[in-house]
Amino acid sequence: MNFMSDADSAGEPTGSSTAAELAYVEKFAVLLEHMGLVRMHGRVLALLLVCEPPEQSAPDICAALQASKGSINPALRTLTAAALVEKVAKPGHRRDYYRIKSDAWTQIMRTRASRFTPVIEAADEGIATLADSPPGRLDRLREMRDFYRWFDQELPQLIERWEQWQTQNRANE
Amino acid sequence: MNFMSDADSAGEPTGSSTAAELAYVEKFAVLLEHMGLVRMHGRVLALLLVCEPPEQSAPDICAALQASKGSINPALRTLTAAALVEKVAKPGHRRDYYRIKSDAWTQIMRTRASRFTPVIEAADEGIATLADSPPGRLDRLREMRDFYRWFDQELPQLIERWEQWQTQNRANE
DNA sequence: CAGGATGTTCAGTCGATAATGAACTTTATG
DNA sequence: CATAAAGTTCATTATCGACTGAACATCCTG
Repeated sequence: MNFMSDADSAGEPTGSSTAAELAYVEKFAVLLEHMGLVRMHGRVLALLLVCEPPEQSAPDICAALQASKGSINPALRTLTAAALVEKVAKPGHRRDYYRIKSDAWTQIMRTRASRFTPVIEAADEGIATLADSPPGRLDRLREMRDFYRWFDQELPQLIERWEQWQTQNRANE
Repeated sequence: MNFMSDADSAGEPTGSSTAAELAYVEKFAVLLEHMGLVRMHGRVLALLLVCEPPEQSAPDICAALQASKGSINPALRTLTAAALVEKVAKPGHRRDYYRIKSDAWTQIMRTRASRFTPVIEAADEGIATLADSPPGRLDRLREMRDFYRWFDQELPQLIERWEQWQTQNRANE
């Protein structure tokens, strides 16, 4: 609650803490944008990462980010569809609340990896088409395909290793 | 040589093979664009992936992609700086030739991983700033930071494993 | 040394994309 | 049942970045 500008006071936010936090959210959003998320998705995710409490309603987010419903709503829809954010119901109050999922970051990684699949397929196609070409030409395609194929296979195992290590450590806590 | 339109013949390319190959390059370029490369970089890299011979001059590439020098030149500069493409000298003919590097794909992976470093740093900063906050709030930041920190550490080892496996298999060939 | 081709740089144009804000639908609550 | 808040959708606007094409610099070749 303390995040939003319910107090429509000055142009400059009143609480110093709030101002600093918003600047931090903005900074983080830029980093997420550089990681491939679209701008508004980065902003929302950054906010949900540091907000208190963790659950925020769409109007809350609109107010905090000073953005319109028309931009927040599709962003929340996409983030939810991508399994980075989840809808949670709160007993008493408004309708929909959103919260960042704890496995959002591994999920982003998995999604990024899935982008390689079409590349592998396209390479296979090219290799088939150019079957009767100079060997060097095919080698370039094969080299690429083999790497991504291998990576596509290894990454899930890597993430799984993280999750196991993670749960073990949480148990020790 | 067979790729470029030295013969400024018809609007539709003459050789059916060439037309198909250019279409393939364009398709591949889209995939690379989806993987995060800017459009023209994707096009150039896709061309260099399948062209014959592997070395192409800047004018060759301009002709093949039907793009201007002003766009190809910076693209080649960036791709070279990113170590995805290398300049090679050819004894007799023109000045600069470009060739895709064999480790381009692992290099892309490494570069992408390096984008996580600022995120880790920003998370550290946030954790320090919010030191006296509800524990759940810090947990969200810590969870993310720990994952990326761990991933940043594991990825180079993963790639190294690939390179070893690669060279071993090449020896067996 | 001169001509021509290659490489480099940059301002202007164009297209794409995301955010807005209003119109509309749905759902709680008094 | 009525009212108001929340959610959804969409046409319009604004902003950003890439591509062009021309002007300039540099380097081979005859």
